[in-house]
Amino acid sequence: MTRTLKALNYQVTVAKNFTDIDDKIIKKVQETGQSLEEITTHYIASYKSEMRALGVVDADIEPKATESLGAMESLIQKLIAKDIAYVVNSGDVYFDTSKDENYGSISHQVVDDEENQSRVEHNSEKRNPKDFALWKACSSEQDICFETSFSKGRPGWHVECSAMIEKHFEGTDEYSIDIHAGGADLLFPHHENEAAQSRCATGHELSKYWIHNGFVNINGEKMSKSLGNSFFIKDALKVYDGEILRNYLISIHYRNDFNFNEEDLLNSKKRLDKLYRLKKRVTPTKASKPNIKFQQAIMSAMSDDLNISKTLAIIEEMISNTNDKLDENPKDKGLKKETLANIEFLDALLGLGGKEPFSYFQIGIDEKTKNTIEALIEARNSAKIEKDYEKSDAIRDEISAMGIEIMDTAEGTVWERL
RNA sequence: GGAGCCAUCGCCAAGUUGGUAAGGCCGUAGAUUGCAAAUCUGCUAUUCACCAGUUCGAGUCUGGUUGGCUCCUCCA
Repeated sequence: MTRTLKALNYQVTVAKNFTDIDDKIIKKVQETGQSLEEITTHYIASYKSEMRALGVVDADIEPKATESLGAMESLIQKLIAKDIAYVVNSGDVYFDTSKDENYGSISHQVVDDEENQSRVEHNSEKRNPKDFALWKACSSEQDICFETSFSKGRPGWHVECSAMIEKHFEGTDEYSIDIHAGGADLLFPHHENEAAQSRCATGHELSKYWIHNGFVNINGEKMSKSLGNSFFIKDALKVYDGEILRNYLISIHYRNDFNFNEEDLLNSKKRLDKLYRLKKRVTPTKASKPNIKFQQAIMSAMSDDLNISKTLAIIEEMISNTNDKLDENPKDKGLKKETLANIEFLDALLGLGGKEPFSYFQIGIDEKTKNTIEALIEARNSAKIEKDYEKSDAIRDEISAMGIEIMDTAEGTVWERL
């Protein structure tokens, strides 16, 4: 989405916040004796490196909850002053959902009686069952907590996000930010609560648009530790190149659930392979300007709620048209330059096709093996010239046993890793 | 129990305000090739879970049925 908006000439400021104060982190601090910062620095760094491997554009702003406590305190104070938030005896601060007329407008969840709740939480200190904690007073001296005017404690989850947004974005009279993204599972209560807090504290809406992405399932099942089917991006990155994973992950509309499985991944890799084979055919050359119709067709598809399927269909069409023309006229320099420009356009827009095409097909093969392969190909070509096909086929078998596929093209024999 | 999402070819998956089913994988028939691979071309859903309705016309709208999924407690 960021790349598409930028390609449409919007000025985009991307923020990703880290809620680096939470129960799990605090628990880990107590267990390991490491400082909170030591723990979060490690996870934030690995998150960033994985996102980069997947070709996700870096955020312009990366606020942390620990650096935004002042903003949280002032947001909560504003709400207390308006009697929309209230402090209870323990020192906890709750948001009174009944004070916000628009509560529920984002998730369409009705704020009603306890009977609608599957499991009713019994907290007599709350005014309404749907009220949520803005601030939690610390229970013991060992807890990680921060001093505020209302109590010593730590922020609730929802307020962390709202405060960081208010701190970094001035916004307009109507909205703080334009687009708020997140997983569909966060719609309620998290986004609803974020919106309510900001609306009540600032008098304007938090975000103009909310977008929610679907879930990732593994082979048709929800990813979970108890099912034993969970894995991390870093595990996948050990097996597959980041661009191949990106190509797969990007291939399904963001709002749909994503069913991760190896068969589909390999299928989508074949599509990327085709793009790179075309790039091989037009390399080396200098890129000119991308084809306008191609460019416009893709931008129009992406502008339509990021219609990636349509975009991929347009790319397929471009690839086969170009291959067709190159079959007819292999030396069409103008076409080669335009095609390379088309691929560069795709690299900027989708983060695909940016690698040197020959190396793309040789990812994970060391120099020594490469030399062996080259030598075998040379031997096979000599045998072919002598029309000793028995020998040349034997060599090809030997090469394919190494997991390498070779293809004889007009420009000579090239090889790819299977 | 409450709120919401989804169901299109063997598999993945598009489908704008209702107008007569994209694309990929697989399969298959060819062109090309010493043979392959790569590349190209043709073929592959009278039909969109099911039933009923609205309409000149529905995958697209309405009602219902069946099946699958998510959220509704803490935590982020």
